[in-house]
Amino acid sequence: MKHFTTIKDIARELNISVSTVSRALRDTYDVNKETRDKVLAMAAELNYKPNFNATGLAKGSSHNIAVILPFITNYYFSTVITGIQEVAYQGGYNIVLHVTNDSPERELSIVNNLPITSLDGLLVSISSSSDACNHFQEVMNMGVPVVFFDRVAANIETSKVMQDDYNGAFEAVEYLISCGYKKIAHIAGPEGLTFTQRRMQGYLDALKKHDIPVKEDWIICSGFSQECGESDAYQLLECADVPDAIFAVNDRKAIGAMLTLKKRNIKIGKEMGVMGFTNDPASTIISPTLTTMAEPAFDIGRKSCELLLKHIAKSYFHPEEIVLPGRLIARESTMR
Amino acid sequence: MKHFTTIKDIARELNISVSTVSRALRDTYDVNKETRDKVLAMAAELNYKPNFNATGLAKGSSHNIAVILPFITNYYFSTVITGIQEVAYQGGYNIVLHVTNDSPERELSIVNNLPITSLDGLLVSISSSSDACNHFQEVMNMGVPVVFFDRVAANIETSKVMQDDYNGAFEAVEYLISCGYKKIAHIAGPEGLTFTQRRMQGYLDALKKHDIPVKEDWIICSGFSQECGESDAYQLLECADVPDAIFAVNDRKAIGAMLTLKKRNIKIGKEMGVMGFTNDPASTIISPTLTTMAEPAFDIGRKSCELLLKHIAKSYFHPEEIVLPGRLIARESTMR
DNA sequence: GTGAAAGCGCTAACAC
DNA sequence: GTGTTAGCGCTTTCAC
Repeated sequence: MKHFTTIKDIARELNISVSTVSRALRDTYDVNKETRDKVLAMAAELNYKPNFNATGLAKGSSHNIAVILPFITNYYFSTVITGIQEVAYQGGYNIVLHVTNDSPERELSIVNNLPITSLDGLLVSISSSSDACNHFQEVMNMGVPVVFFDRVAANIETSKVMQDDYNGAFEAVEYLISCGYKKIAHIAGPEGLTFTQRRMQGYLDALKKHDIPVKEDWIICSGFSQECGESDAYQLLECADVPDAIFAVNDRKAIGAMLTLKKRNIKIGKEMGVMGFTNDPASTIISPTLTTMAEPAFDIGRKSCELLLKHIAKSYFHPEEIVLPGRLIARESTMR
Repeated sequence: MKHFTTIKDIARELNISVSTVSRALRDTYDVNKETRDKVLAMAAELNYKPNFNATGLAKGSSHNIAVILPFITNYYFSTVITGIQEVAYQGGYNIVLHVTNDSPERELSIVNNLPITSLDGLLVSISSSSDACNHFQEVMNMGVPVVFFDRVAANIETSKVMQDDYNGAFEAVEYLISCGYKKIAHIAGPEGLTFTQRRMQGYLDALKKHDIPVKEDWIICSGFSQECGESDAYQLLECADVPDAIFAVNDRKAIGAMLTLKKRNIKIGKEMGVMGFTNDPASTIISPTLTTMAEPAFDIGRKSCELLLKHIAKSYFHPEEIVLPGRLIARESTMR
């Protein structure tokens, strides 16, 4: 069982050599049009499917790219993957998915056990606390290109694709200020992640520009989940001086915070402004709807895959860093 | 560049034959313990990584399984994938992701272009209107096992994993009845999809059991999106006799319907009950929170992957149909 | 217990 | 323009 048609079968059937078949199938070199047509016809008739293992082995390249990321069960990442898929599919590449659950150990184990020899490249978004990214450097040293997206490794020189975290945050905070909020807190992501730091910096610089002093108590670093947002908000409400607006590192935390505010019967918008980052569909489901900085998730997926394919195509491709702008979407959570 | 350590390198280094290295590495046949240890040590030292293309070619099996599904950008499917990943990862399998965007053409094209020769099996959830599932039958005929989950192909004999759509719907509708709702509408999914039909049947039978006559106007079939839920609800509100409860085929449609009701200032729960199916996280974000039949998405992923691995392991594995129960979660949208 | 050699399906010189 | 042949890295008889 499980015998597939091979080029040998086609060759035998047509009384020609395998190399001619191979050439005809790939439409390369000069093959007599007649011969090629015959081959193609026979291939179709026998329902020939190329064996990627064999091709990969012979050419030293599979058509697989690995995607390694923390989660897929959220809007942002699943949309990025869809974008990646789109480009990969066009280019005839398969994407092999690896989910780290945001665990550095798991990430390390995945990378170390990667079938690196049958992988043309890697697309990765690192897990929260994997400060040590040597494992990716090693992969690159072996000649397998890596492109980072969203959560990028700061000290590895390769192409990276991300949203404009700094300016997005800056703009977001300026918007809150323009709405009249004066005591703006920031519930941030885990420390150590580049994009988290950038959003933080955008927040800080926006305050600075408008001569608003920074209050340590109003900056809380924790996880990315909705639950973290809820508890961060509780913590803010405990402050001696309670803020009048919250800028969250992402929508899920913003939503968590809103849930807390609603429980405490604090009027969102009027008494306390809330601003997110992502444009998760949930931001239009919650009431009041959430003002947010929309991230170009789909394009980040597309772009990073396009870059990876370029790296794969030419080994000397010069690394590029692409920064995609966000888009502020004003909704009810910042209406006073 | 891009030379990886091969078993040949190890053999040369140790002055033994490649076959011995191969045997030692796989810990099979009788290999002298000493020899094996030496091989293992050398493999580690040279950072040896097996070449899956070569293994696959020689053994006639890769370690890849393809996952084909309509979308990944929603809670249900992304959770299923996470479950699949979990099991695949344990078993040393890679998952190759294919997204059909719920387009039958795309699905067909994906399946026809599948690197079937370097795939050990398929895990699939069919697209809405792919009534013709011959392409999957063909794959199976070629000796590649296929397991369906959630959206299963009715007329293909192989293992299938799904939630208990019929009883879930039945129970959901009985619950609505027990809450005192008497005029229960159903906003359903596209016709022709098995699980949609089953939920519909559960709805019909529950009404029947309680001697509630079925009203054609109160049953609307459309897409799965939130937008469809919104417009379905508008349509229901147009009915001469407006229903007092809506049972939606999934949470997204239920949420869409709620948005419509809110726009029309209809008190959800009190004036009109709403019940969903899935337990999407959004169901706790919306206000009032949404009563729903929780689906065991993660377990569906796990189970279907486990079954597929069994099919792969033995070609004569007898097909199993696994039906996982749901769990009713009562929330505010059904409180009168 | 280990080695030699053939072969998995395909590609790529190298001949002709 | 086409055929011959070696080889990609690994597994697996078949000897010894």
